[in-house]
Amino acid sequence: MISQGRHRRALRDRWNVAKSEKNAEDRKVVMIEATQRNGAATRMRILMAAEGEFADHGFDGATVRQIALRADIPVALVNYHFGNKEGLYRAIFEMRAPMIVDQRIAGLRLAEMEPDPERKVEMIVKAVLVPNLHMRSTEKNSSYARILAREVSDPKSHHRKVVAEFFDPIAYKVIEALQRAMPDRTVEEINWGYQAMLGVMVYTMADTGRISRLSGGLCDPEDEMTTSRHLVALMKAALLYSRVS
Amino acid sequence: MISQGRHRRALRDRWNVAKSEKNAEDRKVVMIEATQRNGAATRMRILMAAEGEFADHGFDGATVRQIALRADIPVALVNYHFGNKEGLYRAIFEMRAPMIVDQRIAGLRLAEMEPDPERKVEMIVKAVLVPNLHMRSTEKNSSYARILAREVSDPKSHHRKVVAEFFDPIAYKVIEALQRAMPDRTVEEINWGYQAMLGVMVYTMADTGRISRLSGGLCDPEDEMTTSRHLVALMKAALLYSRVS
DNA sequence: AGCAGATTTGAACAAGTTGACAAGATACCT
DNA sequence: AGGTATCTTGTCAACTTGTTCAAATCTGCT
Repeated sequence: MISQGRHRRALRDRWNVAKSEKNAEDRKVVMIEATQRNGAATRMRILMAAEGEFADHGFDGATVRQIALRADIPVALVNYHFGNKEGLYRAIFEMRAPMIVDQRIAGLRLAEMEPDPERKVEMIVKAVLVPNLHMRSTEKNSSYARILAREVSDPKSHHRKVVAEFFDPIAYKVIEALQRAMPDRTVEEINWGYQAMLGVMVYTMADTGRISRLSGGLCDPEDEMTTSRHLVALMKAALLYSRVS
Repeated sequence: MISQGRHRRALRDRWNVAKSEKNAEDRKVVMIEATQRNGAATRMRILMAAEGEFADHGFDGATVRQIALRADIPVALVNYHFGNKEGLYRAIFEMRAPMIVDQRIAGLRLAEMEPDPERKVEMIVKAVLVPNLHMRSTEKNSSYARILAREVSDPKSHHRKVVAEFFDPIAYKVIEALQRAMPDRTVEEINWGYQAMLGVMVYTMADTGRISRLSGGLCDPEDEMTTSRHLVALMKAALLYSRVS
């Protein structure tokens, strides 16, 4: 009871020291997955397992024990490497978010160079949708896509901060790009258009089989190419040809 | 251990008897919220509290104790009235789903009578979106909207089967209506269009403030009228004017 | 009034949860 | 080779979880 606070602080300190100790860390990264005993390697094993469990059961549904079991390591290692359950959760975003954000920024840069307005809008739509849909269909990252989908419908404070922290900046960039591409539209129209795009994307990424079931197997989110073509076409039309009555 | 099965059956039987005992039930409904001791009234109190808790924390995140606390009743009453946690969860859908489904069916009937193809599509879109968006903006039902959003991104819901049971039938009706309204489109196009519509709807319903934040307060899902106009316009354009490359 | 059944209550249970720790094992540097 | 910091391990205690129980209380009917 009395010592709980002290113990927690001690652990947190040890952990932070380990994190900031860049020298040792970097040295080990080069030999990742080499020896049996390697902090960076087990860290990654835990992250992968956690990603799967969080995707399948949500933050509250997933248990640290199940994650440890899946990673085939003792439970205590999770707490050693990530402090606590929430630290582990954030670590997943710190690992994955840059991947998506960088791809989107690259896509936006390409779109900026396109002179034709219609093509430009199409390229912006692609810049937003394609990176995520690709991730969805990739075996290893499909779990992260489902975690992301859960986030948007979760009002919990610590969860919300994660989304805001990692994805709000790129969101503003996309909205600005849309405004430049369609200067005749009101700011409301642009914003609702962006939200619609996000909604379609998240819904597709999070799908757990309903799309395929309802379409009699005709539509399959796993089929990245076909999914992208249909969704891009839909959202391009929505952005370009919608008129608010 | 040994008696667990028998006890559970006994409880379930008692519960079913209480449910089918329409005479007693009906008599009590008239005096709902009247006396301190009233099965139907406490049932409703628990349902309301549960709706809020499930919306805020998800199925796993919500605890029966917190629900009981919110409803200001002892914990055991939850299990008495609904059998178990999942029974309580399903009861929420049994209460809310018919409301939505009926409104959609009515909307589809109206659309079916419209001769102009473009207007027909618009009316189908409205039949799908408006009932849910209206529910979202109603104070009392806003929690249910978030529960619904969680459910579609939760693979465990597959196990709970509640979405399929309550909403697949009406989904098929909508898809068929779209097919009749746009006979030149492929089945894939129709299906992806429907999924996009659902995605936009669910995303907007589940929103926890991000839409307003990103738009600088300009777009507000609480404003049912404006939200509907924008989303309907977007999805109408998406369905009517999209061309897969 | 009195009975029977429905409802409520507080307490308890078993299973499973997180986070903690001390002791052991390993790798790296001087 | 020895010291030091990093990493691993098995085990533990404190706490929550969903669910159940037996007894108390109320309601409507005969």
